[in-house]
Amino acid sequence: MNLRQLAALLGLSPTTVSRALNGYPEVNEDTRKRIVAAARKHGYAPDPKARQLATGKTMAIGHVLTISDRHEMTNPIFADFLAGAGEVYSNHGYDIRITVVPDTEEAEAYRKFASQGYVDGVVVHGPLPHDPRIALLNEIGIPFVVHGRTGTDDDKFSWVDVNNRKSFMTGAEHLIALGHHRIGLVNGIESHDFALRRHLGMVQALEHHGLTLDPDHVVTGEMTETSGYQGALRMLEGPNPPSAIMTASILSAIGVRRAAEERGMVLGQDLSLVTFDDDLSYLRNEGRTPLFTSLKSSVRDAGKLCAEMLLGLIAAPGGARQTRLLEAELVLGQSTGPIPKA
Amino acid sequence: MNLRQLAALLGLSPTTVSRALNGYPEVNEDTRKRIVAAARKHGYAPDPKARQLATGKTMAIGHVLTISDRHEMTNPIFADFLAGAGEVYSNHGYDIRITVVPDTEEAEAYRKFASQGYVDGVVVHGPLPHDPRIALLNEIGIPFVVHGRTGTDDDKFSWVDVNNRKSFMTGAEHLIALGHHRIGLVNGIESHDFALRRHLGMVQALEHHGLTLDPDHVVTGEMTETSGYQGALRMLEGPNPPSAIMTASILSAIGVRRAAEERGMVLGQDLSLVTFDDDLSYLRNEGRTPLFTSLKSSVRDAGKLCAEMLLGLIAAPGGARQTRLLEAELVLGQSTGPIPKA
DNA sequence: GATTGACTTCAAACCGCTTTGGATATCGCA
DNA sequence: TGCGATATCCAAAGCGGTTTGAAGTCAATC
Repeated sequence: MNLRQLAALLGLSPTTVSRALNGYPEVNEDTRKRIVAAARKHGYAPDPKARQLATGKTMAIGHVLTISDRHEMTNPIFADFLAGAGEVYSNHGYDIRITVVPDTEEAEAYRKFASQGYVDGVVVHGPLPHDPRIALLNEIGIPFVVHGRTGTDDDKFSWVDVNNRKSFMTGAEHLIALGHHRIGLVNGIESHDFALRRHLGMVQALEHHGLTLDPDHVVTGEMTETSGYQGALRMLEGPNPPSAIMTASILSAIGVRRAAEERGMVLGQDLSLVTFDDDLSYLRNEGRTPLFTSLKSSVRDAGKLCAEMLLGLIAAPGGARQTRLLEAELVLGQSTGPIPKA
Repeated sequence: MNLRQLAALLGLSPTTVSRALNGYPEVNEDTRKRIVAAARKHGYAPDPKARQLATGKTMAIGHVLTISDRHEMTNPIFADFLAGAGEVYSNHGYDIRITVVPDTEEAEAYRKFASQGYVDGVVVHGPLPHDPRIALLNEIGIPFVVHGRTGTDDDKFSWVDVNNRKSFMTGAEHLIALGHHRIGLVNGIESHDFALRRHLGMVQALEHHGLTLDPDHVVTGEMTETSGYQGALRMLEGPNPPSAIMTASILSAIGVRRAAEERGMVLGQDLSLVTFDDDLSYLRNEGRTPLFTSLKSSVRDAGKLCAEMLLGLIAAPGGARQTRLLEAELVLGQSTGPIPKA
């Protein structure tokens, strides 16, 4: 059943029926009721394809999911971010449109996706320093929000980010206050802005107390259990092992825990650990005293904020750039304690 | 730049230009080259919104992501599944359209999504026994593939599933061969078909050897580290603790591992563990001798197979129902060993 | 009684592409 | 030379909505 048929059935013009259903004022209330009733009765709903063409809006937000043939890693926070963002989209009648591409073709995917009218707005994930996607999207002129920052062009786009630098500073301060002087870092891949900032925050906290970050105590890589395990093992087996470690994700933290226990060390006693916690739904660090002391900031909430910001930009084209810096919360868990007596 | 403008520019009709670009035969090769060159030069690409209306196809596959206000859990395999499916979609020019809804409104979301022409096909995740979505989608008549089975209507739809029953049978057989008689189960939520089948497979293997599954040695719940930890703790602290445990996910296995180590037990020596492994990209159980003995079946591959099947159904409407049962591979790791001498 | 203006409704254009059903020109062959 | 077949191209009709501009009705105003 299409609009024309419904209109004919009611003895009205398509114009009036369309207006009635879309809530325009120039239609008699009795007529509107009659139309709405008939639409419900016959299960009429406007065809989104036709509506999209007529209005020019797709009612979809674009996300690009990259896959890499090198490490076959999909972004572990993707699903939680989508759940948060999607909830907001839904409440405003929007859906998510995702295109999956090899990371080598990402720019092309954005170009096609954004410039050809597949979506009304775009979210950029995992920004790099000097990220070419920013300039591309600005040139295309489509509304977009970046989850994270680039460190270089942060004044040229709207973004939502967690204060990575400060959170790792806070974590390091906490460890220093417990007496730790040698602290290791199991970081993410440092071509990503967030990893650089975390590294920086840690260095700043140490320097503030006249301490340094031993290059041998820094490991970077994908944030997996394995990398946490191997990184911790390398540090702990080294000549001058750290008494505390900071990790960039719960998974890395779990790996560090395994390395520690394999060596007979108990977290919070023989080795302290502070981790960043994205509060992923399938990886909750919860309980009265959580397993890990962490800096927590919900990715799902970040998704919600990104979505709200983006919908705002779409609703008010030409509006001002927006930014939002979230602070992670220090949550004390079982994995930190005073430095063990030598 | 739209089709009409490009046609005018070339002194041709829109018909000819459209046909040339879409590869139809009734256009002179020289003309086609001229058109293609002009299109490239002016950066012309057909508007997907218009094309969708004209062809009736959206070139998008629908996935519904549910969020639950009760446990706030998003499906942990969702991202990996999407990465696999999306890769196949991309190769055929399709995208993914996702709608996020509370699990209480899932049926309505499918109805709107599928019947109103938002997508050309749908994938159903996490089927339940007597899943109402099946009948709904069959009634609507949209092509769809289920990732998993319902256990009741499996002859009424196309599906891709892993042989959950057999994989847990294999795992239990492996443990029994090592001498284990008391084996525990940390399962997923048993309102899901896959969890029921896993439970069943384990019971069948035990019965085949005259053994039984102690109800006190069965724990069900969401497949998280915490639930694995708590489940294992409960069993190990019980009156008649198992010498081996099977878990439904790597995360649960990690939890079991923690419980064991807290009690001074070493996996593979004091306690054996076999887990199901979805081979999630951020949770790899790898290495020469992986941490856990597992039954491995890649969710990403399942996504690819689902996508191929669905695109096949879309390409050949009215074609036969298709099914695909995958076998999980037993991978020996460090977490299993002969039953310890009493 | 004519004019004004608010209230309703509608015909038709439009969004930009695909596709049907010719039309025209060319060609092979009897 | 004539005629059907072939190759090439086009006008126009969709696809199913939204939106513009106009028109008709009716009560209030002068």
